[in-house]
Amino acid sequence: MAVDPKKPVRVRIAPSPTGPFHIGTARTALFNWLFARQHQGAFILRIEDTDKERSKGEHEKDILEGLKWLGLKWDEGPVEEKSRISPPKADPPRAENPKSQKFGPYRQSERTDIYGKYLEQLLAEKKAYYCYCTKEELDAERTAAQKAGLPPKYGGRCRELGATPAGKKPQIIRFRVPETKVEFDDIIRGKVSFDASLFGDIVIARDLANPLYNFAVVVDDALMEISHVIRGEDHLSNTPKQILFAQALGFEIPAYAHLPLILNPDRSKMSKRFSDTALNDYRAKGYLPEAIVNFLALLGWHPQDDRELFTLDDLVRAFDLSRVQKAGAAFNQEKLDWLNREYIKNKSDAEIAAALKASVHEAVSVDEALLMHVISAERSRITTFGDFWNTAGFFFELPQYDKELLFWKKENDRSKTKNILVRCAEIIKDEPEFDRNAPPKTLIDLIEKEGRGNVLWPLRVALSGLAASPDPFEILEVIGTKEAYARIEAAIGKLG
RNA sequence: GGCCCCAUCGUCUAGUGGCUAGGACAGGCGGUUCUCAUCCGCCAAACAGGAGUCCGAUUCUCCUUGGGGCUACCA
Repeated sequence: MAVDPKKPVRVRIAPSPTGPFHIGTARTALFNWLFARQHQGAFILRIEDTDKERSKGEHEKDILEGLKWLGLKWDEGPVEEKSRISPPKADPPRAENPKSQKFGPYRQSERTDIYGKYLEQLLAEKKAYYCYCTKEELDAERTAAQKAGLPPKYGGRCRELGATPAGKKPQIIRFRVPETKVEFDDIIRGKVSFDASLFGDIVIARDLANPLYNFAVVVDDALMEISHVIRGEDHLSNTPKQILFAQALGFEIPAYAHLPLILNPDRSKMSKRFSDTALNDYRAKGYLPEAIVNFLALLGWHPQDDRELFTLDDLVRAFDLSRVQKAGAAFNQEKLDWLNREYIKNKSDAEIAAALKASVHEAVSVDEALLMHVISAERSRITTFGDFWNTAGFFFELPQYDKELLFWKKENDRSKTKNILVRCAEIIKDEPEFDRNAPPKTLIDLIEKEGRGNVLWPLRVALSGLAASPDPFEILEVIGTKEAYARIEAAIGKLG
């Protein structure tokens, strides 16, 4: 029903490069991409950079990289020439996998001629007109209307002007809004209707070369033959305006689906005040793209059964746009963390090592073999790759700790603990290496004689410096008996 | 203020005109364990309120309340 079998499915993600790639935009991209894949359609990336002041090349780059990182490739676009990369700094040549992205994005800034043409058409047909009112005049009008409790719409002073009034300059181009109701069928929300007479004549461009968002979108969606506009709910009230423009231009109206917004814990629109909003922040912290994808998919959508874990391929099979929730969804960091742990579980140690190294900004030189051992010891404790270095750092360097930590129970006094550690040191000293599955008999005897906690606790603390860590045998095996001996000696030293 | 959208455990959500309203995360308790994590078992936790329709509403309708979005020469 949502899909006309005769019409190819073509969807787009249309981010504006005025800030870092937003996690909400990433979700919109995901849903679009899934919908395209399900219907053998095309997923298009269009950079909406009509706002020249606020659009930045670095943000565009961030968007492109974010999409690639998530595995959401777009299907068409201009073929990028090398010279197009705006900063002259040449990209480091790297072996690109042949399946990698070969298209650049469409950019609205490169399509101004096209918009100008349609602007002229509307002007010629008297469906749009030049407005000579200054910003100051309009501001005054708006505040007055608002004060009177009326919709803050443009009064239409320049609407019927034949020629340029003497001494005035055209300020903007307005669309002549007809007095009608605009109704459309939203795939997620059902029938939605607006009263266009409340809009006033909408500004569609500063001049022929500078169209505004609402207008450029309509032209692009029509020219790119977008079949389904899937976007955030914040665009719901733009939709009737865009439908009006499309009708005036004789364009076909696409199907619409407005996704619920991602919310802060206080249920306002997600913002930096409560959590990181940039996709890149999560990438930098060491979240896996598959965890992010899975998490985002579950924010506003859910299958009919109780499954929670989905790969991108699973999602292509299971996702259903019409099952998307209407209500906004609060961003839930704990669930993301859980998902990330789940995906880490499925990774091999080698994969974790690779991700770990990638998550570190500065070059960290660690012993490769040691790192692999540490990963196998710590992998069940890691939530993100970023926090690996905090929880597992003690393997590489013993942290400072208080000597009180060495006492298992309060009644275990200094001499008893010290005595046990001295015995441990003696046992370790002559062992060339330690196999946790075959510990020295002398150590087993000691544990049996003194009690597990009495030996294992101080030993573990001596080795890790922490109240919580992997067990001492495991640490012993990873760091080796030589380092272990030194650490136990240090603990004995602390006890005086 | 105006317009529009929304409403099931704390959170993400499943679900039905009649169910002990299900799952997951988080939380609590217990087991395993020297500690933490993992793992296993258990527990607690929701249909916003009021009318109406109906033999019967969490489910359908309306109202209220609450929340959100938009209200730019931003997107």
